[in-house]
Amino acid sequence: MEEIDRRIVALLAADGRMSFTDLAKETGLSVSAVHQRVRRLEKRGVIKGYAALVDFDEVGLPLTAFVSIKPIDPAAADDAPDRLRHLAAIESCHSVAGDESYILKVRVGSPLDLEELLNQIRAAANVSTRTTVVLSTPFDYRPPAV
Amino acid sequence: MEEIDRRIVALLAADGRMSFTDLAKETGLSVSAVHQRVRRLEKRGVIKGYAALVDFDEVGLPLTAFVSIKPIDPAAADDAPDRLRHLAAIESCHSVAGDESYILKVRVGSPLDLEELLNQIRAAANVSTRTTVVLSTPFDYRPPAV
DNA sequence: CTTGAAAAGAGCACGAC
DNA sequence: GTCGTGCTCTTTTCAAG
Repeated sequence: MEEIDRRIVALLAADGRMSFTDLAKETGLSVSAVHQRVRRLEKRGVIKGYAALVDFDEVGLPLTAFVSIKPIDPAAADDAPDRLRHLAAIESCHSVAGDESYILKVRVGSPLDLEELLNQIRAAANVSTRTTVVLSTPFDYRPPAV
Repeated sequence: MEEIDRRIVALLAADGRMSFTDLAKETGLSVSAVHQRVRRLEKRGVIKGYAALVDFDEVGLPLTAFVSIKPIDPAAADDAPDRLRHLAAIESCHSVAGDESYILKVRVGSPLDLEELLNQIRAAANVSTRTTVVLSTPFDYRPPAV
């Protein structure tokens, strides 16, 4: 991918609502040239979508945790992501190298909600869990330096 | 926060570029009412910003890892986040309960870049690191179910 | 990639509730 | 205080070169 596309991606990663007019100014291209490039980046999947960044404390989800999971039965088929996708409290699911098989990032409203979620995770995917509670997050969702 | 604001936040979390017109249709409000609510949500910090979601494989950052850090000198002042913020490869920094003090999520181009980054982290914050490499991510950045 | 025009949306003032 | 109307200006989209 070339220089101008990288610039566009970086700008939109930092401000997902930047207008095409501003993108054009920043890149020195015409508005419609920028427009075409953005559409192409979206179509190619370089830009997968746009999101508002939400303050989770303000929307009733003040408790974040990382949940590492390990299958109870190592011989069973590993379809944990499909079994967990319906749980909306799980923000992300990463397959990882190491002792455990996946790391999940979850958002809940209270310790009680976390307890219930962990039970749901264990039941849905037949896994054991190890949970690391987030106390505070100095920074998060920083845009990539493309 | 009340029902309609929650809807607006959820809609924008799922599609950060949704127009005010569409938000108005979805919420049953007028365009200007939606407009005012969004501006208020932004001002109050409920909506912290907007971002394009980028495919990191496509922009030369195919390697993701979680790096847990622990101070070498437990008596030293804990200003790790401030010492690490300048490293653009660190996407997020969470203070956590448990054996280690912070969990970082990092994005780099190659194993060699990861090695260099870990050295920079250790040097900048005087910490030991434990790294868990991400092999694949079944899902990520899912919008909160506000 | 650019230009230029049409369509759609954003921003703002004002009045109604 | 919140919400809706109507106006203007900006942004987005599309077609042609």
